[in-house]
Formats: sequence, structure tokens, C-alpha cells
Amino acid sequence: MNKQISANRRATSYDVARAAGVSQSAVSRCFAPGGSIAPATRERVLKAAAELGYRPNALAQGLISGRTKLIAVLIASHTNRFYPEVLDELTHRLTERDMRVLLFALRSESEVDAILDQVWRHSVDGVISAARLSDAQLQMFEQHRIPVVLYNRSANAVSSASVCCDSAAGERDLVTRLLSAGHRRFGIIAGPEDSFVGEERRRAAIDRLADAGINDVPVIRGDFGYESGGDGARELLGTDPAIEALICVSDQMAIGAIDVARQQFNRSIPEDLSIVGFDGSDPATWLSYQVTSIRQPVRRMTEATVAMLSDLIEDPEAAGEKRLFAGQLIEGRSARLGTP
Amino acid sequence: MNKQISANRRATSYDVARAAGVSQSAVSRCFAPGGSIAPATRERVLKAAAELGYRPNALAQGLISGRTKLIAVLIASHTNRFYPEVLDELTHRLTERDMRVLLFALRSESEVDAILDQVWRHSVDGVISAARLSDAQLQMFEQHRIPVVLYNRSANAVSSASVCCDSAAGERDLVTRLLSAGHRRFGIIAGPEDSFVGEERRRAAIDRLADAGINDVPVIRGDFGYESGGDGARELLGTDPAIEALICVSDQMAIGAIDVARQQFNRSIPEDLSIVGFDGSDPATWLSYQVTSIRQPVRRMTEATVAMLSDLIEDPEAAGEKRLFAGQLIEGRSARLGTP
DNA sequence: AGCAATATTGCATTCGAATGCAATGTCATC
DNA sequence: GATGACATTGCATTCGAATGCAATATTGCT
Repeated sequence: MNKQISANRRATSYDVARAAGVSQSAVSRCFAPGGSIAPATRERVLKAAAELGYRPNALAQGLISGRTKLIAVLIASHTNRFYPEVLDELTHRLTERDMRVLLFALRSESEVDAILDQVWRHSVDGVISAARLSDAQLQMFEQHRIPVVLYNRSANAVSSASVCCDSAAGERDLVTRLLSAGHRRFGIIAGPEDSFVGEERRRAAIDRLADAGINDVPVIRGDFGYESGGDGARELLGTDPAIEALICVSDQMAIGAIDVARQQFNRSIPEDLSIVGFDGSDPATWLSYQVTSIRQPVRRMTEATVAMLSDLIEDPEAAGEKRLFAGQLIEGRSARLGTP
Repeated sequence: MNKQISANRRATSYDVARAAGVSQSAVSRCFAPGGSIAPATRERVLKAAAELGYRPNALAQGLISGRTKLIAVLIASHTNRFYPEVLDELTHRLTERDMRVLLFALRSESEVDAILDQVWRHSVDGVISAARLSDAQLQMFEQHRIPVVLYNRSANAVSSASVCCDSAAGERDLVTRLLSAGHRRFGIIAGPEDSFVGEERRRAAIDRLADAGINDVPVIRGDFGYESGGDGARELLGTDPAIEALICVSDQMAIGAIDVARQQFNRSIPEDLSIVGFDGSDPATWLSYQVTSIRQPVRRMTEATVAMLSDLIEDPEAAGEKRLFAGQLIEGRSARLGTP
């Protein structure tokens, strides 16, 4: 019996070839950019393809050509929850360049291996990771010439491409301005110990304060979220009511801290207490908060990430570049700042 | 010359077969659940596979088996920006069931066709759409037996599976409670005309008000975001300062409205003005707002979505079920509510 | 031991498109 | 009309795993 074209079977290049009276190769060449094909033939093939609703099968293309145009995007759940702009921008930039997003949301460190296993199986052309990868994991990709671009984190040992917002510089700026406004008594609401940017910001703040002769600054750890910011403020202000400025390593924690300071400690912000955040996320600009913060240039960063990844895919031997973007200081109304 | 195993080539099932001294079929059967293989052979194969770092190639598997375990997730950019929980939960639930997320973020209606083209090429096993699809587009999927589950929207003509929060019922409840608190003068801050849930909520509010004999309620359209909520409030309160209650079809618009009402119109919320939202998103619970709203049961809804999709993939002939989840009324502090 | 029943294994083919190579076809030029 | 340069086309193979079928190997049982 002949191969039946059942109503719901997808049309293949052979079906199109038969309909157009050409070989399968000709069909393939019609859809390949720069394929050698006569204009007249091309016409006929495209017409047949349109009639049959033919679309090249990405699996077959990927299998034979070794290029899938799939990009694995690894993002920690909390990054996406608190900063959804990042994923949205990444997705758009990738789509613009004709790449597809295979999304993996990580809730915990322990899932990474299982997820990389999947990434691996799908023969992705590249990886964008806004989640922590171990050196061994990065090496695995490097060894197999799969480009990886790290977003807002960088690797220790392995030389790996990355795009980051300069957290340290941003945090230093903030602290410098707080100091020059005369603040001398600080509290820090940091992130989890395993957060790259969180730790970078915490260290930068502590170092800058130490430079100014201020040591033993109390640190409370949160999870970047609203609740934990409030908890941190409660604990810090409860322990030392004389604290003049709270340095929070994320906007959402700053917001939580502002609410608790105002409502439970009856402080006026910024008159009685300065609070700064980090990220420049949307809610930070809301009238009730207007958080003084460092805004990450997300659009430029995501654009750079995708551009860098494209380049690496073109030339996998190219060295991984590290790009550092300066954050922009947002002078909100949640902190008293001095002149720079 | 023999096929060279260069350092960075991926191991294939043939490589493993050679290393373990068995046929490629045996290797394949080791990784297939329930494959007929002797325990001893299995041992040997798995050992060889581990040594070579072998992982089945998902493209080849998908091509030959017709199952890719890929799920296309279509989500409107604004849904993800204002309500990131949805995508995060969906991704996790899908991952739990051993399915992968091919993500598409839609900024505008016009991108849909290009994106469905891509979805199509990738032979996904199913689609979850939190974006509008036309009847023709839905039919296309149905015709080819590709299950689609709509999230928070439902189709008109086509019978399609869907999971929704009962926006109409929720909005009616809110309005009922506002009415029973004695409010008589309302304003509505709605969503864009092409938003499914936005319109559903707007209509429900208008209908419920009409039932109470209140007609010609002013409606301003926003885009679900903070700014547009503030703009809406400014316009409504500017036009009619006697308005007693603002009905916003999203929490972020309610928040924007609260800020503008407080800071630009000097109103106490809820004493001078009641404002209600919808969604039960994170920021709505923040102390400064505590928006009175309807919380969508996101976890249950995403769970149901994924379960439904799994079932449809198992049995594509099954009829698409429509599941409607009741929202939970959150009595915040942004509105005066009467008894039910 | 002998035979059937069952469990393992390998062979060969398949999925759908891309591509090197050889075979045509076309055209210009002298 | 012959010759060469170049453009089109098709053939055959390839990517890597799954699977129906036939060939063996084991096992149980008499």
C-alpha cells in the first residue's frame, strides 16, 4: 500500500516534492537561505508547500545540520519572580534573532544537574544562565563547544563569557552617598549566602563602610523578597534603634523594610531613616516607595547577552568576553544622600 | 578511515554499544522504560554509558518516536511582567512531569502567526496558551491532534480545553460587597479591549452594577500596569470627585490608583474612597496597599492545566474539558466592604 | 534428555531534512 | 556548431535513536 496522506499527518518535504514534481533536495534548497535553485522551480515548490501547509521539521533539521537554534535559558525562580523583565527581554531578543527559548526555572541548587542533563539531551546551540553553575558544569559545556553566557554572575576558575551589572561599584556609590549625607550607623539586609549578586553587594557595602572606618555592621540575611526585607528591618531596628541607614541588596527587601519601618517603628522615611535598595525594579518606582536604588540597564544587558551568545555560536573558538555594565543611581525618596 | 571519536563529539548509542559489546538496539532498550533487556546486559550498558557520558539525543528520539515532550508555552509579555508566578508555576509543574518548556512571549497580537509557525516546526506535544488564539489557529491544532489548553481564557466557537479563574463571579462578589457597604458612585479602570479576562471582569462589574440600578458607570482603559492605574484614577477622580469606589481589573492598576488617590487627591483609603483590584498578586499584599482583591488560585490552576494537558496527550481524542476555579476574596484594607 | 514457552538479542528499517557529488541543462562566445 | 563556464537538479547518504520481526538463548517442565 502506498504511503497514505492521512488528513492529520504533517506534510514532509517529500510530499511537497511530489506535489511540485521535483526532488526532495530541491525542496530543501528552497527553504535554505542561499540554496541553489532556479527561480521558476522555487515558485512552484513554494506554491506546493503553501498548499500543503508544509513547514520544515525542526527536529530533522537539527539532527542533520547540528544546529537547533535552541537556547537553554536557566533562571532561578526568584530572579524571575522579583525581576520578570529579565526573562521577558531575553526571550524577545532571542526571538528577534531567530532563536528559540528552552526554559528552565530553578528552585534550588540541587536541581541543576538534572536540568543540565536535559539541556544536554536537547542539543541546544547555546546556554544563558542566570543561575549558578559549578566550574565542572561550565567546563563540560566548554569541552563540547557549547557557548554559555552567564547573566549577572561570573565564574571563578573557568574563563566564561558573562554580562553583569557592576554590583560592587553600584553598591559603593550608594554607600558613599549615604556616608556623605552624614550617616554613621548602618544595618545591612543581605541575600542568601549562595547568591552571587547578593554577596557581591554585601561585600561592597561592608568594604566601603570599612574604608570609612565603620566596622562590625550588623547583617541580616533575607531571600530578596518583601517579607524577608521586613523581617530584616524588624530585627535590625529592634536590636539597635539608633540605626540611621538600612542597606538592602534588593528593591523588594528595601520595600519590605520601608513598610515595616514606617508602620511598626513609626519612622518617617527618609527623615528618620534612610533605606536603599538595588535593581531598579518596577515596584521600586511606585509613589509609596520611590526607593533610592541602583537600576540595572536590563535592556542593554540582555541585548549584550544575546549578541555575545550569537557571536560565540558563530565562532565557538572565540574567547569569552566579560562585559560589565554600570548601574544608574536612582535618587528616590527613601534615603538622604549627600553630594557624591 | 574509521569514524573518529574526537574529544568533543557527543557519544551516541552506537559508541555505547561498541563499548559494551552489544547492538545499538540494546542500548536503546536500556533507556526505554520497560525495554526488554537482561539485567546483566543492562548493567554493562549503563556502565559504558556512564563512562562515555552518553545521553540520548532528544532530537533523534523525537523524530523517530513522534513524541518530543516539548510543550509550547505562549504567554503575553504583560501577563508575565505583572504576574510572574504563573510562568514559574507552569514551568515547574511541567518539569515535574518530564516535559520541557519552549517559551514564547508575545508582545502583540501580530506576532502570533509567526510564533505558531515556530511552534509547529518544533513538533511540540502540546500547547499551553495564556495568549489569545483565533478560532482558525485553534482548529489548526485540533486538526493535527495537538492538544491545547487555554489558560485564563476560553475559545468562542471551537471547543477547547481551558482552565480559568472565574473572573465574572469574582468581580460580582467584589461589587456586591461594595454595594452592600453603601457605595453608589463608581468608576471602573478596565484593561485593553483585547484582553479576555479584562473584559470579562469589566462586563461582570457593569452588569452587577446595572442589576443594582446603577448605570452609565465611567470606564477608563488601562494596560493592567501601575502607571495606567494611576492615570485612570486621576482621570476618574478629576472628572467626578464624588466617586466612592474604584473598580480596577488588576491589582497593579489598583495599586497605581491607590497611590494617586492618596498622594494627588489626598484621599484616605478606604475611608474616603474604596479601591478594589483583581489577581491577588504579590505586591497587593504589601502593607502600604493591602488591596482588597480576588486571589486566583494559581497553584491549583497551573496544576490543573498541566494535568489536563498530560491527559490530552495520552488520549488526544478526549474532549477538551473546561475547568473554572473560584477566586478567593481577600479582604484587604483598600475598600470598605459590606456583609455578603 | 527433549521440547515448548519465554526471555534476550540483533538486523534492518524508519523518522525528515541537508548536502557532497555527479549528472544534466543553459547560455555565451568564438 | 563546438566549447567552456556556470547554473540547476537529483541521487544517495547522513544525523541518532526506536522498533517490528526474526534469530537465538534460557528456562521450566515432563
